[in-house]
Amino acid sequence: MLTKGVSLLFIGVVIPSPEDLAKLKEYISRFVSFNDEQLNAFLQTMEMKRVPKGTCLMEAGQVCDYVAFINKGHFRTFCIINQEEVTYNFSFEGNFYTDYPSFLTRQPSLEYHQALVDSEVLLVSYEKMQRTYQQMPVWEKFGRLIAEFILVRIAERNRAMLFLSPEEQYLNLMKSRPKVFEKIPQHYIASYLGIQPESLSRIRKRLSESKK
Amino acid sequence: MLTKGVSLLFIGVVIPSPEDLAKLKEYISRFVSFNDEQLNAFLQTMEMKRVPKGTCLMEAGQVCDYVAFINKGHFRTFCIINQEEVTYNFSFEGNFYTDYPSFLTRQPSLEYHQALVDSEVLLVSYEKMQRTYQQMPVWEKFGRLIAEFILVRIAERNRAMLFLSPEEQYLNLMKSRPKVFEKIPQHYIASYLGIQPESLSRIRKRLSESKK
DNA sequence: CCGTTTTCTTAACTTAGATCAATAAAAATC
DNA sequence: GATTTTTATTGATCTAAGTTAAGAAAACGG
Repeated sequence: MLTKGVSLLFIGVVIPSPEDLAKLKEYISRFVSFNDEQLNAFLQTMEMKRVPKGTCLMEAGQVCDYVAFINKGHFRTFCIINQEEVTYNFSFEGNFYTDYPSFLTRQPSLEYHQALVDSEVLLVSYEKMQRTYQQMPVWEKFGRLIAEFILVRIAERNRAMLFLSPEEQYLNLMKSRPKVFEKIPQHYIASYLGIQPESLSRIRKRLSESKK
Repeated sequence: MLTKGVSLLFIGVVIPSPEDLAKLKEYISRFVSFNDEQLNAFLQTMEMKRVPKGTCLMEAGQVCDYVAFINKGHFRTFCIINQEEVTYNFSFEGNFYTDYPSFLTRQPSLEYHQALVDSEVLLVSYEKMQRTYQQMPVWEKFGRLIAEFILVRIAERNRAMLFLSPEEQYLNLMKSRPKVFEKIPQHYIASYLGIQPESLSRIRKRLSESKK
């Protein structure tokens, strides 16, 4: 067995060690119960990859061919609309992420997945994921539960965008995802809220004045 | 076996006949292959219900306990925000719908599901759905595929709201869901786009003038 | 530690949509 | 088919966010 950190190729893919898989194991166990055999069948499909700060794990135009589990670091998902970057989401350590629409439909992605700090991810390819679904019912169930879990989160975002003003969304975000404010530059947050950095600045000013 | 249209109770629940299940069968077959035994195990869990125009299949405050397949008619999903109805979605004949967040998390729903014309739905309860998942792997897979399918649609809506102006969203909607414009009053569409009816009226005027 | 780059704030002005009010058009009801 | 109700349009005014531009603050890199 290879030891942690040994690079298979020059592109940063390594075989994960048991410690590398601990967080993922914990995450999965929140959704399904599994035995060692089942777990290993899934985990052995995974590759580990380092993603240096500022680089993209994926770029628009390609079909998103993996689901990533973030072992370390955090990411920003953005699209380019009229030559402007629009930040679509943030993803933190200990969570799965992918461009689900592209991954599922096999259509080219519109997204860029950019590491905001030096990061490390565990990757499963589409093909391996499908095979895993077929081989063991427990992973099929896991697939359903994950899809449902993410669906609920996206639906909540959806509602927030339709029902709340940018100011309300900002307050909402502070409550529901305080991590975002610890680690993410403010102009990305503005973009995530669908407004310009100047507007977020004004909203913050308005709020701090009304608090007095 | 009961014949079509026989009411079990006075609340409009009837046992569906084979013809009633034809559309649903066709819908399911787009996602998974199944044999008669598997199909019947699922279909026998379903109840049919008439929903008169203007009435709600569900109201906010209760946990959404069913998935509905619309056999006839169409629905509007709305929430009440600051004493105002905000239309969140439309659902048409031949599709599934539910308040997925409430159905999955077992938390009270925020939504109203209102029939816009006299309608007819096939219902599966949460409990029966979970049992069906456990009993036959094919339905577990179906559950995953449906969740993924809906997830992709919600994600697309999400992007539209973040990336497009109301005007662009309006044009988008005309292309992607022309049915909406055949059957839905304009002020509901405005609400769905996150704007006031007056604003949609102005957008339409602007567009018709720029076409000349 | 200093200079550069990135990020954030503020100001002046523009614009799209909100709000309020009135009316017109269409649909439903009797 | 006349009346009521619902739905759609238009105008005047207001407001929050966009845009452009400039400067301050913070983070970064050598």
